[in-house]
Amino acid sequence: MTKVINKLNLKEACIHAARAVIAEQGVEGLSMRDVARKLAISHQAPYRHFPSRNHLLAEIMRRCFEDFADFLDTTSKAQPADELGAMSQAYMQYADHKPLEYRLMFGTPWPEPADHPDLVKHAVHAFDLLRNNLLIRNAGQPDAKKRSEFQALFIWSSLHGLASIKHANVMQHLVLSHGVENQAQDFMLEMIDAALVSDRDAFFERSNAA
Amino acid sequence: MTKVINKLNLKEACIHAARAVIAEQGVEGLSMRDVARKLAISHQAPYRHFPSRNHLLAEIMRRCFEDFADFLDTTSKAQPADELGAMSQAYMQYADHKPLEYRLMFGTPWPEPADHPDLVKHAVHAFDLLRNNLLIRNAGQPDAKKRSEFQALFIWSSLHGLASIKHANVMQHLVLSHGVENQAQDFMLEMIDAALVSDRDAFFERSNAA
DNA sequence: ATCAAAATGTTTACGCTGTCAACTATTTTA
DNA sequence: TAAAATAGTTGACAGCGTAAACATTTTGAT
Repeated sequence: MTKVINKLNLKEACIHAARAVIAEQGVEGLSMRDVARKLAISHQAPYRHFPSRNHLLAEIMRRCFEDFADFLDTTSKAQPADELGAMSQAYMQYADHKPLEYRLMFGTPWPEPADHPDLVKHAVHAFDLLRNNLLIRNAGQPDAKKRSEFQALFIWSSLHGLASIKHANVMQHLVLSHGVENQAQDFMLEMIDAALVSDRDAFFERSNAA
Repeated sequence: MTKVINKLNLKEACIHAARAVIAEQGVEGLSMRDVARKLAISHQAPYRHFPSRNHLLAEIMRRCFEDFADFLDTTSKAQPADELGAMSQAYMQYADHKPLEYRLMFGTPWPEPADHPDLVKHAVHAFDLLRNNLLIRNAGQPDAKKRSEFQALFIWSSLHGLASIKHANVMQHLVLSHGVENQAQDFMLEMIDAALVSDRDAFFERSNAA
């Protein structure tokens, strides 16, 4: 089965094999030679399709962002009553269910962006889903664009912060009260909501003055 | 000068040299052999003081957490009127001014916690500063302990999320409106405040019922 | 159909890494 | 002072990314 993929399209096979290695050993454990071994080809063959390990990694990351954005988009659109809340939940759900992919996108040192413009493009697109959602929500308000960007950064920061703390498995060392670890996410989402509905007009006026 | 440190205490010298390498090449670029070269000793000498590269790294991380907690503590206590706000600002300030240390603590895959209990202890202590601060603030409220933990996780997540987004240098690709990147942190701190003063009693009641 | 060019894959080689093992020199202790 | 612990050196090994040279296969133009 792997052989079929192999012969037909070694590039795809490399990506497939690389993701398998990442699943087994983590990103740090991924080596080009692992990929080659897994496909029973010479250790240099992958270099015909990826100029470097970083390029292979960047392509995988790019696809992750594609999947991720798709998931955010379809999940939120399926809940028209509260698209924004649904998107936040989808964000955390993705981080939970696809920890390797999430870690790859947001927890791995990025390769030089200039060398991987497509990666950047797809990552920005994921952010734009959030930004655009807020833009609609803020329609009619003064400085709708700015508001949306501030809010998007706030939401993204909060969600990413919690996801990354979860992934670090550090909560278990904090000796938290019963239920706190499990309910932290729900609390977070409520806090984000509460912050969003609060009146920040004064801030935006000050911001424009600056 | 390095030589003096060297002869007197090679262990300290290794840590010193390792931090220099990290400053030059990043954590990923740190090698035991770099450390040895920098001190003009054999490539195995550092192993007399650190069982492995991870142990050296863990010791550096531990000290970073120590510094970090100290900074949070003294900075916040210097502003008795708003200890919590001061601590949040101190958090972001530390992330800004000591990006390498921050990255080391929060952006690097941690070594196996079981092998480095002291690292965990110091990291938890930093979190406890935040938790205790909130505990005082919540004194008198029902479920003060739980409230404080939920809130501490929320604040930590938000701050860490923003800090980590800043460190990823990704904002420059988002084509944000003028001023947004620079003011994102102030906005964030306002949002955290707004969320904290919001009434979440219903949540805590539900939490206890669960 | 032929033949040059491009693509794909292999082999070999280099310098780098972490770390194990054996050896030596120094310092501490009994 | 002899023995033991400590500190440092040298050499080796397997693994890594990847450059270079080579062989083969596929493709495109005549």
